Parts: sequence; C-alpha cells; structure tokens
Amino acid sequence: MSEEIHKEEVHKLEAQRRANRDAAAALGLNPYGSRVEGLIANAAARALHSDAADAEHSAHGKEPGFADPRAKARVAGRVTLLRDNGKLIWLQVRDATGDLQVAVSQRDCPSGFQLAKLSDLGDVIVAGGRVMKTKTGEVTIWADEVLPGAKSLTPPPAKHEGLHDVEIRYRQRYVDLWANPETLQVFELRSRIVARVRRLLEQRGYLEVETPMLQTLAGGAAARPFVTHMNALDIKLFMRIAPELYLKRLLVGGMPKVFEINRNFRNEGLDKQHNPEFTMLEAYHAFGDVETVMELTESLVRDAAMEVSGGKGVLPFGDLTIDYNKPFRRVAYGELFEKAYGFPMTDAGKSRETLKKMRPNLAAAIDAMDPSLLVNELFEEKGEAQLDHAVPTFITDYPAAISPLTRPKPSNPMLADRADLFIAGMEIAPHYTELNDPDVQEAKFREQLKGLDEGKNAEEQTFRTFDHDFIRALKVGMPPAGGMGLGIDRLVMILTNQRTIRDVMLFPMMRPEE
RNA sequence: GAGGGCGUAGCUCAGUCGGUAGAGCAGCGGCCUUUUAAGCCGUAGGUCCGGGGUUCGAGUCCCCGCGCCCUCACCA
Repeated sequence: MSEEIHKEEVHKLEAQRRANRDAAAALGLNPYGSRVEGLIANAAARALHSDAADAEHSAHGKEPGFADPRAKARVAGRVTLLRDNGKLIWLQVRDATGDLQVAVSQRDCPSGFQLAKLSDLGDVIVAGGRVMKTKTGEVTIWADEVLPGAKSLTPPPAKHEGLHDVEIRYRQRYVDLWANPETLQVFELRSRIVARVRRLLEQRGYLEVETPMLQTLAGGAAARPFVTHMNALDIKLFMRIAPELYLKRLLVGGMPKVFEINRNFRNEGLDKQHNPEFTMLEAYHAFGDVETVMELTESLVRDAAMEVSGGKGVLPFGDLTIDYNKPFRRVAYGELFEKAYGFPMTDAGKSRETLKKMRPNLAAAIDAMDPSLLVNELFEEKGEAQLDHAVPTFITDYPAAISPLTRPKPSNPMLADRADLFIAGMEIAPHYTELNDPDVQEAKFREQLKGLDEGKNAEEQTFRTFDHDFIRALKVGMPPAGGMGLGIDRLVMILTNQRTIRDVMLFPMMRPEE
C-alpha cells in the first residue's frame, strides 16, 4: 500500500495524531514507549501525599540545601483531561485504580513539557514527580519527567460523557474499559467473585478438574450443541453443553469431591440471560445428596455477596434490596402451586380445567397431556411468580415426572430430590441427588431417544445419542452423590447489579461487522 | 420467530409541518505558570446506516436491506 493512498483514507483527526506522534519521535522519544521500572498505581501515589511535607516545602522550599520531604511517585495511564495554560499544562491520567492529576511546568520539566504539548486525549503516558496538593486541594504529581507510553491514533469518547453506544461498548470493549470506569469495576468484581468461589470450594476439599470441551457426544443437558470437525481423526465433534457426565466419571474413579468452573456452549438464542458460551460451576460430592449441595451453594453465594458488599451481605439489584445474611428460604414446588391456584397439584382434574381456561385454543392437546406436564405448565405460568424476588429461595420437591435424571425422594417417589435456587426471579442453580443406578440411567437414556422418533426434527436426532461409555462407568459403580450447577454469569449479574448478561461478559457474542 | 424503538460530525445528542445540516465536548490557529466539565478570541469538520421510490424539493414520507436495543415467543 502506498503511503499517499493510505494518507488519503486517514481521518483528519487521526492524521493530526499521527503528526503529533511523529513530532514526539523527532524529539528522540519512542512514541510507543518501553520498559519502565518503579511504577505505582494512581491510588498508591495519591496515598503518598502528606500535608506535613507540603507545609514544610512551602515554608522552606526556597532555602538553599533544602531536602524536599514530599514523596516521589511514577505512574502510567491514559490522558483523560488536558488543560494547556500556556507554560503550565494540567493532565489527568487514568489507570485501573482511578484518575490522578499531573502538572507539567515548562520551567521545572522542560523535556516533559515538550511531550505534553504533543499529547492527545487517550494517549498512554508515564509521569513521575513529587506528590503535592494544589491550592484548591487536588492531589497532583508535579512532574519532573514525562515519557510516552503508547500513542492513541483514535480520538476517545467525549471526556465527561463516556461511551454510551452499547454496540461500541461491546464490540470495542478495550475502549469501554478505560473510558467507562464502571465497566472495569464490574469485571474486577467478577474476578473476585470467581476467586472467592474457587477458594471456598478448595477449603472444603473439592478438587478442581478440567474435562473435555470437545466431546464426541454432547451430553449432560438437553440443549443444541455446536458441531465441529477434527481433521486428524476425521470425526465429528461437539462443543460441550455440560461437563456433568465427565465429572460423574471422576466420582466413579474415586475422586470424592470435584468441581469445574468453565465454559459451556449452547447453540440457542441470545437474550438478557443467555449467551452461546457461558461459564458454569458444577460440583459433585460423593456420599452427599441434594441437601449437601444446597448448603454448599448457599455458602458460596453468601460468601461471594460478602466479598462484593464489603462484609455487609446486603446488595441492590434494580429496585430490590437483597439480603444474603439470613438463611435462604425454602419452598416446596407443591406449596407454591397451591398458593397460586388454590388447589393441590395432585388434583389432575382441576389442573386440566384450569389450563384449558387459560389456553382455550389448545383444549384438545391439553386433554391428551400427561397430568404432571400440565401441572408444570401451570407452575411456570404462575408458580414461580409467587416467589419474593428479594429473598434468595430454593424451590424444592419438584415432581419426579419432570425431573427424569434425578433420584425420586425415598419418602415420596412422586417427588424428585431436586432443588433450584432463585434470586431476583432468576434461576441460578439446580441441585440434585444424582442417579447412580446404571439400569435406571440406561432406561432414561432410551426414553429420551424414543421421544425423538415422534415429531422431532432431523437436526435434533443427530445430537441426541446414547452415551454407552457413561453407562459402562456407572456399571463400575458410582457412589451416591449430590451435584449442583451454578451459572457464574447470572450470579455475577445479581451481585453486581447488571441487567444483562452481556454486561458481565467481556466479549459477548455479536453479529460480525460487515 | 413476532412486534416496537433507534442509527445524524471523532464522542454525546438536537433537528418542528417535507424547504440550504445544528449544539456541546473533542480538533485546528492564537493568548495564558495553580487549572478543576479551566477561560478568552478565531476556525474547520457530514456517505444524515445502505439501496430504491414519491416529490419541484427527503435527515424527515413510502418500500427493501443491514446493525444494535427493548418486549414477547422458543429454549431442561
């Protein structure tokens, strides 16, 4: 590409920045910087300020042989404000810990002053000098050095507005992160939440493992997988939809407590709570049951809430104030059902009538429907709505008929040993007493496959397959176990008060540009 | 998948009834050594998302398309 053609296409604002960059280079400075020793964060530099040292400097600064007691600091960041007063330039420099003012005086720092004159908003610079306070009380580095970090050829978003355009925020997260400090804060919290979850699991003796993300069969959940191909073996592969069946194999092998925090991939729609790749914690506890893992989840969520709230355990989510200190509420599925409809879910006749009234055009289909399925239709319509969104709540005792991969309750085989945690109306974690009888599991697999012959499309046929190796593993003998799955993205949403999953994912799925 | 909203300067946004394209910030030139959304003087900047149509005339009205957002539906 010829230089002239290239220049013709360059936006005027970029051309001006290129000219400033080249002028800095002409001063003998590398506009893209190099290694710098002794950098500290802006927050740390700010903390070095001392009023006493300032006072001593103003009292005796002009005396010969004066030893300046003010701390020195060297910081680096983006230029977010730039006020040129002629022979004194004020800069605001932003790093991950916040903004800090830097003053560059022509008299006190002639070489840095030359560079400051050539700086543009958005440039990365390094500044060092004494930490002092201006007469208006702003902690400031009075520069004795200014060095280039990286030239920004791109004009930044409006300095006080920040970047509003959500599409640019997601597509160019690198701009969003520095231009909108709230964005960086969410992802710092996310990192701390995940670290805290991991630490608690380790403290409780869970071993962190990594199981295949590329699988020859995509099992462990009912979802459409992404399909890919492996050249070396010339085989079809699936991106995993869940790690469940591999983690259970590890229980068979004798690992007593395992967990994995990693990505799942589901080839389904996108909305405020769904992204095609998302992060899931799954944990399994041999010789535990649904109660064991409910207690685990409650501890994990409370612990993470403490981390985010600075120990208070109370956090806002939209209009709600959610208190994580109290024991999470537990409500039986049947209880919510009865509260919503005024009759027990065992009353199949009334259930059928009620559903027909709600969906008069589907009356024929409803007549043919299995009672437990129509109960669940009704439940999803009004049952979950009975929950208080401000109170973290486990829904327990799901009907066994809608929980095919869960053990029935020993005390009542119509109910399943399953509980789902809801916070703010969002389902964030299911819990199960896991099935470990190979014959029962095999029968469930066959039942799932059978349903496919009627009505389901060919695409679904291709990925609903029978996992023979998993049955083989269960035949070796898997201890009884409790298992749970926690949607990390949704947990982060709730704890950081973000309304959409995209705001807690650094690079959410977007349609490609052009 | 259905419905609705949005797309205008680098950024944030106005744009009335269809009548020559606007502001603030950023930029450029000038002045200024304690500014705080610095100030003052001057100045430049547009594929109005793309394509077609109606009209004497379209940012504005109509049609098609693209992207994003919202609501609903689908989805263990």
